[in-house]
Amino acid sequence: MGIQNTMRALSDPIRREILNLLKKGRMAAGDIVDHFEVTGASISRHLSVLKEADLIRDKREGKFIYYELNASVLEEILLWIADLKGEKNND
Amino acid sequence: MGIQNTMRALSDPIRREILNLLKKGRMAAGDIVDHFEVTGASISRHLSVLKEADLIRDKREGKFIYYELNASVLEEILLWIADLKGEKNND
DNA sequence: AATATATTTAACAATTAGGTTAAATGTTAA
DNA sequence: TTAACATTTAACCTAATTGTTAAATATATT
Repeated sequence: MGIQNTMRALSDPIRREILNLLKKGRMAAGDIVDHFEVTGASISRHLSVLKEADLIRDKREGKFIYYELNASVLEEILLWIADLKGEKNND
Repeated sequence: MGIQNTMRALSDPIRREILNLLKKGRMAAGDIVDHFEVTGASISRHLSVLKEADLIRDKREGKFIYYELNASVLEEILLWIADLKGEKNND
């Protein structure tokens, strides 16, 4: 969904921490909430920002909604940074 | 300065575009301003955010203040992303 | 069907961010 | 020293972000 969405999603420390949690595998929303000191509603909106950026995917299973990391989106950022660092004075 | 400052600095499209301009070499503030449609004051604040994040450095030369890219800070982000993508299910 | 559980959505308040214009600062040149 | 130029800082406004509580939705259980 574009680098803007991705960067914006990554600009919040709670959202970055959520991604870190999901590194180890998928988690239900409630378990994610337990790792933070803000309300479930607040985390829920952070999750929706991450989802909009396609950094996570969700899947309902019964009462629970599981979230999992989709790190592939970060490729675009890696490219952007590589380009920036890459060729200096090359025009 | 921390990953938070860096991510926050990168989350704005104008600031990312400024970094792109500086990729080719250093530029005076006024020349940077000319590339955008917002006021000089606005760009000046963007520059200060980038400077706080240590993504750029400035040097006054007479009337002009030249800005140059400091891409080394991006290393931290590369590491963060690598870590996120890296080892899945490794605990 | 009623209740309990998991999660999201809505409505609102507080804070932060980004833009503008006007004033201030630093430097050069007349 | 005054004027002109380059840039930043201050004051202000509006919009976006983040958090809260309360209500809504979806599912499971009794």
